[in-house]
Amino acid sequence: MPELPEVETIRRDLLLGVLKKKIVGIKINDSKVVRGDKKNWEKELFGKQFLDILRIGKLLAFKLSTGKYVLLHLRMTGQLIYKEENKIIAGGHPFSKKSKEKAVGGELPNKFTRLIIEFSDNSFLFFNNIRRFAYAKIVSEKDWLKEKKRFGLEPKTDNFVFKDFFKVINSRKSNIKSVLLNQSLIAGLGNIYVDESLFLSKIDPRRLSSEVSEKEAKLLFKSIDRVIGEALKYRGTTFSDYVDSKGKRGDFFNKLKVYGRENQECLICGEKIAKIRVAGRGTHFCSRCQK
DNA sequence: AAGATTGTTGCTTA
DNA sequence: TTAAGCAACAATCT
Repeated sequence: MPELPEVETIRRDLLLGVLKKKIVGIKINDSKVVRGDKKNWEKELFGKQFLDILRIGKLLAFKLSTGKYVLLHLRMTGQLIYKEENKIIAGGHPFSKKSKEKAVGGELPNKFTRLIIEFSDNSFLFFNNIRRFAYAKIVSEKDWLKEKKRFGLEPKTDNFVFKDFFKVINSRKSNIKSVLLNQSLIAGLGNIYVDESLFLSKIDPRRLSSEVSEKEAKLLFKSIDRVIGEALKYRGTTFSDYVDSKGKRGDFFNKLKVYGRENQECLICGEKIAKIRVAGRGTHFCSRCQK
């Protein structure tokens, strides 16, 4: 699942590829995922350039030379893949209709490709997604700024300070996992990094947030910073469908300490890692280490 | 073949 | 008003 480190990895890579290149083609295959009408996408993008790529939480914002923004969210199964050149698209139908195709690896476009942006140097940006929860839409600068405001404290930015973090943790009367997943409180964490952060800080995911002590919260704060930092270093985690802008998997998968390790031994104490449901999500933790 | 999977929204309830 | 909790969404895999 693309969370902060995965989306940021994609952002950094795309900055090196697509910036200031003239857009010479737009192809749309799914109006649910690529919102708004096709004519408008043509009008807003054709002949224009991306001047910057920004991110808040898991949301990407491509700044157009016109001042408008393309907002793009990958949700669970979205992919953004950039290809320097692509033979297939040059002729024939751009969208594949093959029934059996892998979501990771293989030629592009595939049957999960919903949007293709072509640049003047014969490079292409493919927006793929399997379960069609992802979206892309064009908004004004004002609407982008409005969207930004809905996000809470973000790890690895100046606003991620302990005082504010503890205020959030201390004021909420639901389990700590729900609080960490809530994008309007803490931005960018998803199921994987919440489980990992709680494991590192030895906190049971079911604990009431407001009853987490200041000392525990301090450790949690540090753990989030550490996990996100490491995951960025390893270019994210691939559990099922995530790939970076080059179609490559994330290496943090091999560094996971609890997520996806149910029934395996805890790396600290040897206890069997449990998998339960918390906040409606599959939750991995060590019942001996995490109290 | 029914059930699990997950990020976010939007509904219901308190 | 605000917050908490949960169903719904879509497609695939087990």
